[in-house]
Amino acid sequence: MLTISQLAATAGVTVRTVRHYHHVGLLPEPARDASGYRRYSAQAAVDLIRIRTLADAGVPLAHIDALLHAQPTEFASAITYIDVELQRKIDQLTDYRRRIAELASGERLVLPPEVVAILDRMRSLGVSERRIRAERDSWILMQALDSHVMPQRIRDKNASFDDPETMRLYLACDQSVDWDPHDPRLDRLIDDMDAWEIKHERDNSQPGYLKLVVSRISEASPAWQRIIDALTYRAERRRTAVSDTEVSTPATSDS
Amino acid sequence: MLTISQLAATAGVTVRTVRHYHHVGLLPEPARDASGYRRYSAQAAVDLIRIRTLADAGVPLAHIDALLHAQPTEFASAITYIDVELQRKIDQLTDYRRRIAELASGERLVLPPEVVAILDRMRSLGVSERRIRAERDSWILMQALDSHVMPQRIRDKNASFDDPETMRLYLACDQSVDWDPHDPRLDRLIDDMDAWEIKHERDNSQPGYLKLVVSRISEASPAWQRIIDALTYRAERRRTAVSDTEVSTPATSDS
DNA sequence: GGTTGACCCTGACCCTGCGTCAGGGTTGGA
DNA sequence: TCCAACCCTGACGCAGGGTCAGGGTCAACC
Repeated sequence: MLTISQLAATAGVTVRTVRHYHHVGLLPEPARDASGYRRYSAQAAVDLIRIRTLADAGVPLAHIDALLHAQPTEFASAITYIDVELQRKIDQLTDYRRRIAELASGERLVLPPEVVAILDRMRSLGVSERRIRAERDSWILMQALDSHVMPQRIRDKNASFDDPETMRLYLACDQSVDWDPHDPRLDRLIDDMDAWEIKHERDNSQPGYLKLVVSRISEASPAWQRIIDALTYRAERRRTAVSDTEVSTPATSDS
Repeated sequence: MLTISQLAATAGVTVRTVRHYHHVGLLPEPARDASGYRRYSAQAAVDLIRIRTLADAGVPLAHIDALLHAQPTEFASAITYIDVELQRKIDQLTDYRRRIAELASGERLVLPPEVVAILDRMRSLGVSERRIRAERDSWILMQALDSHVMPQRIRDKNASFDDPETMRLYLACDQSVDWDPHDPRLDRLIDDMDAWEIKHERDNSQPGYLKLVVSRISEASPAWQRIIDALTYRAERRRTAVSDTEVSTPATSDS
């Protein structure tokens, strides 16, 4: 006959675990000897090891008792289920290993690979990290709020990166963020961007595309604020001129 | 800006989980809007996903904060450690799958393969299940109490199964368990066993080997009780006779 | 402007599967 | 006789949330 610690050692568990199984009624309390110690038979070792085998496989203790007393058919199907679950866990852990390896680079976990590719492309084109982070954040918000527009946006973005003039302006904007608002280079940039807007007004559903590109963090940059103001003013002037000749609708002027 | 449920959905966790991470200080509390709702930035989504990536990999929440703010070198070595642990878990689960498959047959999990082979051999020789269970239990107790004698016992057991006469007596004993104590077949069996004992007295360290074989559950079987009594009596008589001629030591007689 | 259903808030208790501590009694070998 | 190594009961603690109670908000529709 075995003491509780001998039984526990045989099954590879702690004494506390054995007592816990008694407490929850999973393993029957054995007879006690004269001093009140529990004394176990060899059958108890068999039972305990069967219990541990199921518990190790992830079966909740509350289900094990019923399982061990089930009919062979039910038992077999339960075992099959447990095995499938184990395999699923193995696959999950394998996936977690992959994700852990990607932890070093921030966005790779959060965004789909196409967007990560766009961000990588921006990096290789020399776009500043600040701008890239802003871009990343806007993709994350887009994904959380209306993820269905993402495929179209991804196509648009790639298309604009394929156009050299768009790309040149994009990079110039990126670099201009810290310029003085009176920097003469800014005047040339505004002229070029306005020309771009005129050229693309037809095929772009919403006008002011380039304006949108820089608007998100414009409040932090006086130079960008000037770009937006200037482009808005010119676009308004153009629209007013067109309206005057067509339907005569006055437009609100914003300095 | 995201609400708590939008953030949670983005990271694939529950709202409760996000609040729990605030509670334990793992994710900083964001600013609230006018009605007291939490409002999250895209950066919060990045942070939360990085937290979940580590938590899914089994890192305790209490360690994650330090990990995310660690130096690149420490971070890298921690990641390596986590990855090793994950692989260890995968291997364990794979082993549990194997064990689960063996659950159907009781002793295979508990005893070393050599002993399982012995029990299988007994089964194929036609030994009763009752006797096999008794044998199994004695092996389990032996393993728990002095496992170092097992290799020798395994060799002994296999050797005795290789001897046809021993095997015949063993099987006869097994079958006699339910016989009437006055069954005439029992007399012949006792004669044969006594002859076996005499023949093996030299090379067997302790005498009464066959007696031991049946003694363990003898109290439950009148037939076996008779076998033991008879063999004991005859052995005593032999020992007394030898003693008388050699050193003249009287032996205690136990009827 | 009233209702409805989906969200949001805090605070509290509940769950599993044991670990661990307290405060004692027992056993077995030196 | 003493000591370490066991054994007993009972109780609280822990991670990582789930769930319920009891309320406030928001947005859309009628």
